Amino acid sequence: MRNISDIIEGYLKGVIEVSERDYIEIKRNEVAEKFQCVPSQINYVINTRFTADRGYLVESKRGGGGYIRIKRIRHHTKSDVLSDIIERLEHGASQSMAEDIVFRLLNEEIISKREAKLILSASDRTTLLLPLPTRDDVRARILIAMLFTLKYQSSI
Amino acid sequence: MRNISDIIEGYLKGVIEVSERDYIEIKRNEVAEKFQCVPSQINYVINTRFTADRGYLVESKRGGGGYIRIKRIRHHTKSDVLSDIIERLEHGASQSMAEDIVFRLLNEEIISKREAKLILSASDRTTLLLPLPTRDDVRARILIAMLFTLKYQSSI
DNA sequence: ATAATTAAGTCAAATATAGTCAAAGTCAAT
DNA sequence: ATTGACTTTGACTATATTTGACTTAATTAT
Repeated sequence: MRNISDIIEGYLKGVIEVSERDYIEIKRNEVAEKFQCVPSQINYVINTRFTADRGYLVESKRGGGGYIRIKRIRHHTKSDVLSDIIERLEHGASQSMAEDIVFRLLNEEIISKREAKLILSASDRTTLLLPLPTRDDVRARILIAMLFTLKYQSSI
Repeated sequence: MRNISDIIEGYLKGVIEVSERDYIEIKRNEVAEKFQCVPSQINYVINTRFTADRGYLVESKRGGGGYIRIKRIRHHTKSDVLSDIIERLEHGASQSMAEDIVFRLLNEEIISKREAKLILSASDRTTLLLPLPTRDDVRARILIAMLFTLKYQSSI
């Protein structure tokens, strides 16, 4: 039996998928009602699953006519996706950030499953085995170096 | 009368056997309950019987809706070459060692050119930016981790 | 303007899982 | 009887999810 957060995540992604535009607007209370949960659960889902690292941008408005808008960040080229990620890596990278990023790259078909596994294994905390905050800095440099390689790859 | 660990091992393998997919998801507490043992016994069974060396890959999630997922993996055909290299990496790796290894893997067609570049960029001294001898240890661990994932490729 | 109403946001406690580690127990081979 | 490998157990830790009380912001009504 799956948890409700995963179900709501799947639902929202499905709605984005079939949407004409690349964003959707939801009413927090309606979604909470639909899934029989408290409204703040929707915030939880958004904060843990629709992050910038995973390629989403969220905006909202309170009060009458309020909404939560979830936008899938679309770049024109793969190179742009990589630049975007590299930029956000400049200030260190936790393991979960690395995981989100790799999963996103896989999703956008910028890397293969094998490459995803290579990157994840290289940036795993049990691999680096360094004390914080050094570990997060080294991880960030490793990720940046690899993504740079992907970005400026001479075509074979 | 066999011990409980062997019985649980047999049970889990049976479940994998009859499963449609090549992986299963269990709830640690449920299995512990079924066999009347403490939950950590399940970890013991998994750590001793469902290791990568025996051809399994285990993932898990804590919290509500948590699970333990056990997957079957298959060995890469070039597994022996990789084992060989991994063994020789146990005592640290200089950058030139890393380069030699990557070229050998490329030559033996175990990795692609793109993968070669990824591995080299991750293990470069300007990426790691750590003082010796830490740097060579971290490089070795990174290489080992990456080669390990190549060796045990999930069949999914 | 001000108050009332309608939304969304925050945060921490409660709950639900799984992981770690070391002490204690078991058993077969000296 | 002793040793050593393997197993069992449970206290403690780590992490993810769920829930709800309280806060903040925007709009609407007076």
